[in-house]
Amino acid sequence: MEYNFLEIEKHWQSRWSQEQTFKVKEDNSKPKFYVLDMFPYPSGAGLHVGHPLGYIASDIYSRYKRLKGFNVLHPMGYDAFGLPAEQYAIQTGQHPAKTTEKNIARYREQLDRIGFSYDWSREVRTCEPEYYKWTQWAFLEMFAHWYNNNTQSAQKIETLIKIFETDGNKNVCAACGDVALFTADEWNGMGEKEREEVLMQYRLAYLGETSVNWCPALGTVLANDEVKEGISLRGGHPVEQRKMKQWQLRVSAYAERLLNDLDTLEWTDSLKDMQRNWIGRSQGAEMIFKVSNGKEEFDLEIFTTRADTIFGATFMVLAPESEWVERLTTADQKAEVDEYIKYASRKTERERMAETKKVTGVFSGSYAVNPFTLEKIPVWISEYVLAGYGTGAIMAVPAHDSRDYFFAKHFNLPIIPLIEGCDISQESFDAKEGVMCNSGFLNGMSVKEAIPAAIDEVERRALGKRKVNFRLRDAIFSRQRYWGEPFPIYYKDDIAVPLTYDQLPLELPDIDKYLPTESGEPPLARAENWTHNGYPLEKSTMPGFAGSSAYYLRYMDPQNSTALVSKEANEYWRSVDLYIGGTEHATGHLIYSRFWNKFLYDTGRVCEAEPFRKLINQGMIQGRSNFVYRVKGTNKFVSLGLKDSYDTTEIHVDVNIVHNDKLDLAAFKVWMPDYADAEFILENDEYICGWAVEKMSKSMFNVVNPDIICDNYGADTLRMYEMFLGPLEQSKPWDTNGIDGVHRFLKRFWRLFFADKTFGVSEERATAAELKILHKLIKKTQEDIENFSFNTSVSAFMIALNELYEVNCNKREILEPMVILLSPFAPHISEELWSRLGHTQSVSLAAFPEFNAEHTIEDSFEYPVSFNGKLRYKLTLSASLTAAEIEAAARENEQTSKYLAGASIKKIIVVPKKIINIVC
RNA sequence: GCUCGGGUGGUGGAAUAGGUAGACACGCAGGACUUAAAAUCCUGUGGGCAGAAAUGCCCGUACGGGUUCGAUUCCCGUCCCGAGUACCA
Repeated sequence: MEYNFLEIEKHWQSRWSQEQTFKVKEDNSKPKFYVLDMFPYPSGAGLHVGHPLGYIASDIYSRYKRLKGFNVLHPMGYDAFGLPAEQYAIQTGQHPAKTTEKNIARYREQLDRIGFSYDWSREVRTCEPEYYKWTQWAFLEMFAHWYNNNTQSAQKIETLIKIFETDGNKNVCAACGDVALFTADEWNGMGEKEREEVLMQYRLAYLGETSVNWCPALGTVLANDEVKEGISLRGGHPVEQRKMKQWQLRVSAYAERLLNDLDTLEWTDSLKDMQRNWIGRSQGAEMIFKVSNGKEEFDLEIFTTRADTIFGATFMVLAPESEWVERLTTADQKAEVDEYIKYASRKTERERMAETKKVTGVFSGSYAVNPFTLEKIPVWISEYVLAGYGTGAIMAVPAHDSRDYFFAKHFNLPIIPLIEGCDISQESFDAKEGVMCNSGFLNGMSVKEAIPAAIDEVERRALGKRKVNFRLRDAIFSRQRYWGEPFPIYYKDDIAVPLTYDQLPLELPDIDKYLPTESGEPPLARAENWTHNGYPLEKSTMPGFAGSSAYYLRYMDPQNSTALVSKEANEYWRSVDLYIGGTEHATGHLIYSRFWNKFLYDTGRVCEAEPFRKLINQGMIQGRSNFVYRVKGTNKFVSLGLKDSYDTTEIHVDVNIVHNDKLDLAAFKVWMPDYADAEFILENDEYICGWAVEKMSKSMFNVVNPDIICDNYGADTLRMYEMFLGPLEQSKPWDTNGIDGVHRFLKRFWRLFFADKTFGVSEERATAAELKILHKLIKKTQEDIENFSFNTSVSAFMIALNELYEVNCNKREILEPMVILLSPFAPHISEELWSRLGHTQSVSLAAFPEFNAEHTIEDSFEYPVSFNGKLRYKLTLSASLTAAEIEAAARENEQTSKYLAGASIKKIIVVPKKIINIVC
C-alpha cells in the first residue's frame, strides 16, 4: 500500500473545510491561546516557498496547543490596501479592488494546499468597508483625544476645553505642538477657527506642517520606515524633503511607555534593541544661551547630553531650516546665508547621505555668550544640525564631539580640550571618561560626576533644566494615493470637521484614473462629488500601516457591527500570545500597532497594554539559483566541473528543471526556444549546474512555488522539510537537495503500519526498550516545540523511526501516540493513519500523550573514564556512585588499571551521566 | 561609525548553567534485490599517521592568547560575514 499523499491530503482538507474543524468560539471552560501570523499583502506573484515558513511554524504550535487542551484562536486575513495594486491600476486601468480580489483567491488556494488550521470564518481584509470602518473610527477617536503627560494617558478633548475655559493652558502638561500661553479669558475670547487651531496642536491625530519624505515618482509622501537610504522601499525611486501640511499621529506622546513596556515582552533582545534605538531616548539638559544680532537680544535654547563640556563650547550651530536663522542673520551676512539655505534645501536626502563627510556651513553674523566662560562665541548655520531633533540648535564642543571637531577644523574655530591628558591633535575625544580640566568648578571631577554636577549648576542659575529627548517622531498619516482608507474628515471654512460615527464607513469612491490630477492633487480629487453636505472631503488616504495596526483585535470579533471588538470577546482573547512574522516590521508595524493598542487601552476599549506578548521572527528564505555555462559564441553548454577549460558565460537556469544540481536536459531544451538544439559537454553522463544564493526573484529563475512541492512530495513533506531546513529564526537559502530525506521519512513511517502489505498494527504489549523509544521522543518533541526548535524535533522523529525499525516494532501501544505526536507537523498523514487505526474522532481531539520519565531513566550507564582529561576507556557503572566505588572499579578493570598502577589519585570528578575524570 | 547577531565536515545543520564534537539529513562510495531502471534495504564517510585486521595514536569548532583536570561553549585581543541604524548633539 503506497503512501498516496495527493489523495490523502485532498481528502482531509475537504473534510476539515466541510466540518469547519478549526472554527473556534469563546469558551470559558478552556484556557485560551492566540496564535497569529503577520497577515500577507496579496501580491500578484502569489506565494513562493519562503512565505509559508512562519505560517507552518505557527500552525505547528497551534495544533500542539490544541492537543494540550487549549482553545486556540488562529486566524488569517489580508493586508489588502497597498501600492502595487495601485501601480498596476495606473498601468492597466483595472480597479485595484478587482486585482486584489483575484490575488486573494490565488493566495487562499495556495494556503489551503498546505493544510493550515486557520479559522477562516474570522478572515479580515483591510480594504473592505466593514473592516476599514474601524480604522476610520480609531482615527476619529485619536482626533478626539489629547495626551495628558501628568496622568500619562490619553483623555477626551472636552476635558481639555474645560481646563482652557477656567484656567487657560498654563497648567496643562500635554504632548503637543508649539502653543503660546493663553489665559482663560483669552481662550473664551477666541473665535471658532482660532480655538480649533489651538486644539489641533493637542489632538493625537492632528493636521500639521512638517518636512516630509516626498517621492515625486510615486506622487506621494512616505513614512521614515518606507524609505531606505533616500530611496523608496517600494519601487526604488529617489525621495526628497518637502514641507507639507499632513495628518499625523502623535506617536511621540507614547515614547516613554513604548520604551518601558518593552521590558514586559517576550521578544528577542535584538528586536527590542531595534525598537529602543528607534525610540532613541536620551537624557540631558535644555540650556539657554543669550544671543545678539547686534540690534536685538534673544534667548536661544539648545539641547545637550554633555552639559559637562560647557566650558569648551566655542561656537553654536543652527539647522538651516531653523526659525532662528532669519532672526540671527545680520545684514552683511544675509546674501551668503541665503545662498547656503538655498543650497541646503535643494539637496535630496540621498545627496546628503552621500556627502556625509563633507563639511559645509556659513556664519550668521550673530554672537552668543557662553554663560559659564562669558566668552563671545559665533553662531553658525550648518546642515549637520537637524531641525527635527532637540531644538534645532546646538552648542558646539569641538574637543569632544567629532562632528563639531570637523566643523571647527574646517572653519578654523577654537578647540579647547576639557579632559586631562586627552589627545585632540587628530580627532576629538568623544568617550565619556577621564578627569575634567579647563572647566572651572568642574575641574578634577570625573566625566560621570561632572555631567550631573553641571546640570545642577545650570538649574541653580536658571540657565536651563533637565530634559529627556526622543528620536521617535510623530507618524505622518496622509498619503496622496487612491488605494487606501479615506479620511472621515471634511473641511468647513478651512476647519477640519470629523464625520460622526454613524456616518462611517466613508467609502472609497470610484474614479476613472488612479493618477494624481494635473494640478498635483491626490487621485481622490478626480472623484465626482467628493464632498459632505457640500463641503470638500479630505483627499488624502491613510497609509499602509493604518489597516494593520489593529487587525489582531478585529479577529477576536470580526463580524461585530457596533464595535471594533466587544468587551466580552476582548476580555476572553485579551492579546496575542504568539506572534510570528518577519523582522522587517520592527520599526514600522510593530511600533504603530503598540501605539494604537496603548491608545485604545487608555480609552478603555482593550484590556491589555501590549498587543503581542511573545514574538518570533522567522528568517527569510533566500533563493538558490542555478547556472549553466555556455561556451562563448556557440550553443554548447559545459558542465560545472569542466567549465574551466572553456571560455564560458554564466547563465541563470530555472531551478525547477534542476534536481540536486543536475540539469534535466530535455526540460532545458523545452524551457527556452533558443536552447532547443543545445549541445552539452557532460561529466559522468550528467550536466552539473553551478549555484549561488541570491534573493528569490523571477529574473533569477529561482522562485519555487509551494504548489510544485505539494504536487511532487505532498504538503506534509513541505511542512516538515521547511522546518528541517534549520533554525526558524535563521535566514537560509531554499535548497531542495535535502527534501528526499524528509519524504523518505514519511514513506517509512507510513510503511510501519503495513506489516504484511495490508494495514495493521500489532496489539502486543510493548517492551521496556520500545517504551523508551517512545518516551524519549515525547520528551524531546515537547521541549522542542516549546522552544520553537522545530528542526531538531523533526530529527527526533527520524531517530525514533530508525530505532523502531531496528527492533522491528509496529505495536499499537507505540505507534498510536507517535501518530498524535507527529500530527502538528504532518497533519494529513496523521489524520489518515488515525482513522485507519479505528478512531472516528480526528487526531486533534485526542489528548497529547504525556511524557513518562520512568521509561527514560536508565539504571546503569557506560561511563567514559578519562585520566587527567585524556579519554581512556569506558566502564559500565550504576547510576549513583561514590568516588571510592569508581576507583575500585577502575583498578579492577583490565584496561584502566595500568593507568592507575602506582599513581596517587588527587581527585575524582564525576559529571552525572556524562564522564568521569580521574586526576592523578 | 555605532548597536546586535554569527563563523563547526563536501552541504544543511546537531551538541553550550564547560564534560565522549560532528546527532539527524543530504551528497558521495561500495554492496544486496532486479533482465534493467525506479523504489527499497545494508555498510562506510572530518583530516592525518601506524596496522592484514580488530584497533591505536595525533590534529581538528575563523585566528592568537587566557582561566580550567577538561573550552565549540567562559574571558581578552584580531580577522571575516550578516542584520539594524545613520550627522539624534
